[in-house]
Amino acid sequence: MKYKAATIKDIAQALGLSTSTVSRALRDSHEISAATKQLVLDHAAQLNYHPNPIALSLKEKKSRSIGVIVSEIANSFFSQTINGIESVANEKGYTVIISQSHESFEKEVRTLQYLASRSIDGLLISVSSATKDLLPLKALHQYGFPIVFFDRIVEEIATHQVRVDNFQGAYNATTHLLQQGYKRVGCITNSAHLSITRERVAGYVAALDKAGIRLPASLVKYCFHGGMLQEEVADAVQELLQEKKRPDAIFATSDKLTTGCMRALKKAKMAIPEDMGLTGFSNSDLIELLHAPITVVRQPAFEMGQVATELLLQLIESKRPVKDFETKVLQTSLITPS
Amino acid sequence: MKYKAATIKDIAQALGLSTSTVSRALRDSHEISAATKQLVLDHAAQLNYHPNPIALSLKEKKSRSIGVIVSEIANSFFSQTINGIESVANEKGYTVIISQSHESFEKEVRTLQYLASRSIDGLLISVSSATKDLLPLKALHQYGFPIVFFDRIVEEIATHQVRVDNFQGAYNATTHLLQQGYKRVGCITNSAHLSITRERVAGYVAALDKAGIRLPASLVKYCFHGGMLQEEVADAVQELLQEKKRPDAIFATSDKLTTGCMRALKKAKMAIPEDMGLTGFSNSDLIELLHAPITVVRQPAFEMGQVATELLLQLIESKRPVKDFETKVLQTSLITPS
DNA sequence: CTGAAAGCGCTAACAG
DNA sequence: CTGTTAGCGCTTTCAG
Repeated sequence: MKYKAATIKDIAQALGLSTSTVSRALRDSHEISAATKQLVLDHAAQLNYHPNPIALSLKEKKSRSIGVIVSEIANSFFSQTINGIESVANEKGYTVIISQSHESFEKEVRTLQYLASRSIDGLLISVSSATKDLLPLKALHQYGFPIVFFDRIVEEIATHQVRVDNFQGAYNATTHLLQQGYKRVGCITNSAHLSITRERVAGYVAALDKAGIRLPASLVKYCFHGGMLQEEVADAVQELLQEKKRPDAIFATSDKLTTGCMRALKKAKMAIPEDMGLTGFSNSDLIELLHAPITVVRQPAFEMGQVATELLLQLIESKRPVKDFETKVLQTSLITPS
Repeated sequence: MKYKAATIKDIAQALGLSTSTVSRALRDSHEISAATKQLVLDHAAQLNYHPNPIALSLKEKKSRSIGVIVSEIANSFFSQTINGIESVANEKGYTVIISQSHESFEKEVRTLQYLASRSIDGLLISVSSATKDLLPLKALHQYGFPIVFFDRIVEEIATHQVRVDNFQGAYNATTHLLQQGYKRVGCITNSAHLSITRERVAGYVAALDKAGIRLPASLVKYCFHGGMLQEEVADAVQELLQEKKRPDAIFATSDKLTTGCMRALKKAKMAIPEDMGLTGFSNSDLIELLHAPITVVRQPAFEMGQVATELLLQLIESKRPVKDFETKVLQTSLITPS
């Protein structure tokens, strides 16, 4: 399949001008006569001329595109974040290239490598739950490549970060369960080395502490694949149910985990909230339609995407190396069923 | 922010070779001595050399990237389709650039224009519910630009298409409601000029016919924004409820509409399935967790993405203009709550 | 006001 | 086996 798009050369030849004159006329340079400009513009329109962005990129050494790596776009939180990213990026004339790690470290590295090969100007990333080796990311960063972390942060790499107040969100959710009268709140959470896991578990523990409740560490179950595999969540729930002193409620720290718990509890014929309390992080818009309308911690996902993108573009367009990095912390909200 | 990536020139200079020799060595050409190859390869690795894809694109006149336009990635059906697209595209070395029309014609045209400006090699599109003017798409197509339609087809444009058997899916869903004992099945559907709307409504009508049921056309309500605005769906449901002879069940023709109906019915305090039956198209994985576990028509979204991408790449990589276009029709399945 | 020439990074004839 | 040259589409000095 072949089709030939019009180039500056085509216009130049048709009009008996030089390519430089045409180029200047198109960019409305002051050193071109009004007559010539009009001539060029008319002919360009007629040929449906559009500058070749690839040629531009090669010349300018930037592609005006940014990469985004998330674990899964089929996740309300991330798809909402991407909407925020897109809104800012497009407005500033940038294309967004989305990639999914599917919580796989290998896939993440592969994507990273592809993107790193100079076809994008910067990267927004929420690392996968399987990310253990930071070398690939660090290499990119030391290289001077603009990176902004959002949601799942890598603290070891000094750059802008955007996240929510995970500690507070978890604290509120746990406290909410305690206020409902639950005494033994278990926790089902993500891979242990994720920043969000550490922060949310800390918030959960703090809320218990504050209420004067001491629980064994075994009530916190870690899901290495972040709930990508329902089996993993089901196992975690089963383990909780088999504790000597079984918990009476569960706090789940992510979207997939929250719905995963619900699924597992349903299968185990445990009614929510009677047999087991449940609350968790979730940005799904279907929450209010679930069979057990649970309370959830909602993140300002769209805004998060916007803020992260603004920071990234700022990094990309900065003339001199940026030294002062910002950490933006947004607030979560606790949504109770109406 | 600046960082300089290694180029072939850098390697050439460091090794006292010409750029062409280096280029050939890197591509493992047979006309280069083993010694030189090794030298070049080693140095390239040391410099962390990666070919500049932009320069390659300029040369080869193709970017090895494809564009995808859907209404919303925050829609289970589309995010699953995109996973399918990605799996095939990445395997073949293509990058996927995703854009959302948000069911807006203007946004769709803007995106189309951007993509059309030669930075992608082909396009996969499910048109927005607001698409009325086909000119922009037609122009692209006549230009010889590879396009494959999936889900929401534009029949006027002759190219490959991938869709499900919408008629049969709708027929099955409606029949299911009738078998449950419902007599007056209303229908809430998308914008009237979408292919999926026509086909699904036809299936719905056929099922009623087959059962010997005649219902007024007013029982079919069209949502121009495809359920992007909950208000629109709520209005449609209200209108159905205010019909002289109110329907006893609703068939909704898309993901957003199905959950939208559920939301509206809940607000109207109508219980499903007692006060009102409900079934519809949906690929959400949360269906089984909803307060009323409804029966849904599920599409093989992942497979659809795969098939569409294979067809597109075939179109892109074909040497001669393709004349014979295929229409792949996949089957839906009716999922009943367990 | 306009043109010629160089160069962004890479490949591919065409010469040695 | 290796180097020279030209060119992909565009911008930008540098000369008229």
